[in-house]
Amino acid sequence: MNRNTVTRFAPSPTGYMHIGNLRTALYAYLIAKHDDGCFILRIEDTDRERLVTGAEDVIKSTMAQTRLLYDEGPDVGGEHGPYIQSERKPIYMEYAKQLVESGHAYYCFCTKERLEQLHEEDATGGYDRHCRNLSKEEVEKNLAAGLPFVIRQKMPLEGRTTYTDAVFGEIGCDNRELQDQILMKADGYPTYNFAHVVDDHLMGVTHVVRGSEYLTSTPKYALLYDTFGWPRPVYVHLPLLMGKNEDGSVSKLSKRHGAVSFQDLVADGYLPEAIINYIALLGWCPKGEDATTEFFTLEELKSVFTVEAINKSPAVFDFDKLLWFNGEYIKKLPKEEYLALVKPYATFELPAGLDLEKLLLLLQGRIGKLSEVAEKSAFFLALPEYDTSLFINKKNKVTPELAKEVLTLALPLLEKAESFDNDTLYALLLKVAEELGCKSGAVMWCLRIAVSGLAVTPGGATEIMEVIGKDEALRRIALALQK
RNA sequence: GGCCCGUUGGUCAAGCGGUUAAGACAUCGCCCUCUCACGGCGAAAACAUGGGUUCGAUUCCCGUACGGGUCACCA
Repeated sequence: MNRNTVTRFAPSPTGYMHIGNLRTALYAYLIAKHDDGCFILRIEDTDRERLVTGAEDVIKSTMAQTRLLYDEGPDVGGEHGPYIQSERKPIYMEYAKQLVESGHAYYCFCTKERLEQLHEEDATGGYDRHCRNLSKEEVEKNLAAGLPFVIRQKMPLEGRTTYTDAVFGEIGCDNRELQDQILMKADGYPTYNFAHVVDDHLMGVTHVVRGSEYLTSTPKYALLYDTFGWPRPVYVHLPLLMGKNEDGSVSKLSKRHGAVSFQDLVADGYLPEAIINYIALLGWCPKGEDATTEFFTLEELKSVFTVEAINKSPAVFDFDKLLWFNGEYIKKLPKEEYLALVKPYATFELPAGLDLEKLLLLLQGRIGKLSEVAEKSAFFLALPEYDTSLFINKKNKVTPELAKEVLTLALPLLEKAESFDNDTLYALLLKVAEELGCKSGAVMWCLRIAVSGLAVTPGGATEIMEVIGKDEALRRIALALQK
């Protein structure tokens, strides 16, 4: 590990990990680790009114589950701590005062009421810089009187500020568009605008990786670096993640698009590895020959990921594709691991004679997410109501009449079956087909309908019978004969 | 509204002046199969638009349209 490339993930503790945030964390991690650099976790909790208890744990556990391991952070320490902004409180005021002294910032005593009134008069005007030129005496007097204050950045009134973003290229804005933004709030805490700049510098962050919603406010931050005389970091702004609305339009991915937090997804039976793999591809694509490759482990991503290959345009989050990815990951899981993961989702009541593990294994190649085992196994637990018309299958030339014949013949044979495993049953039923002179598919079709009551099932007739066991299988076939 | 950004099939996307414009998901068809799934084969489906620049534009420049972001004592 070196400090030539240092990135950080700096979430505010909101109580859940939005999938867009997770992708930002992933990219920041990959950019650092591609160069064997340093990845930092920093908690930005300067908004004291929005504190959510336990939120920090959600962040930490998400990082642990996704293996986005940080080299420095609240619980692992590091030379640049503390890594929680509220614990760094004194630092910010110190730097803010330094800016006041150098003439790049000023005390502002305007009340919120005044600001609101200003906004009412002209909604697009912003702050009128009322306190920008208060005399030193006036400031001293107000301070001595204990008036509440904020500290604002003194923006240049003319000219233009530009910076080069690693993804979007040169971004600039006219200085007169810039507000004298608040650096220190009245409660003594810094704003994001100020705190992140101070921290990134102090922590040696070389690449600032964040969503593109910050694209247009970055000139203000660049200016802050300049006035402190600090070298500006490399800015890497990421394209937004969008969600598809019901009417077909798209907008920034949010809760109304469904389960969009990492925890929601995991609870629904998505594997962290699959989620990471999928979101890595949202806004980034490997270059050259790797462009057609879609499966990547975290380790592989570390080596192939480059900033140059990050896209500019927003990406729509596609639940269908995530589901497909997840299904592929589930399929590749070793049996034991799969069973351990899926068992918590098999919350249903288990009838006697039913082998849960066999059932779950049968489902392994046929589910997109773990939670699907419940719905897909319902018919194993209880035979659904069905109509004899289900027996009709034109491809195998099956009619309800033929079904009756097949079942009548099969029942006694099955009763005498010595073991009830897939191979034995299959061989047994082939005899029935032979005797009746029909295709094996026809026989299997009849049996499968009889034991499942469904046209589409995970597994064939004999596989199902093995799972539900001899007694239940015979019972269901006898039931079918009564129809 | 001002400023900023984006625009290749329904979605993710490759492409980086000359291509039959890849691939994946989803959709549809066929094959395999004890149904479904898996797997295999195949189909349909795209360069927003108008001007330039150029021998030649999906690719470069400008305008337009559409979409998005941002203008907080939130991050």
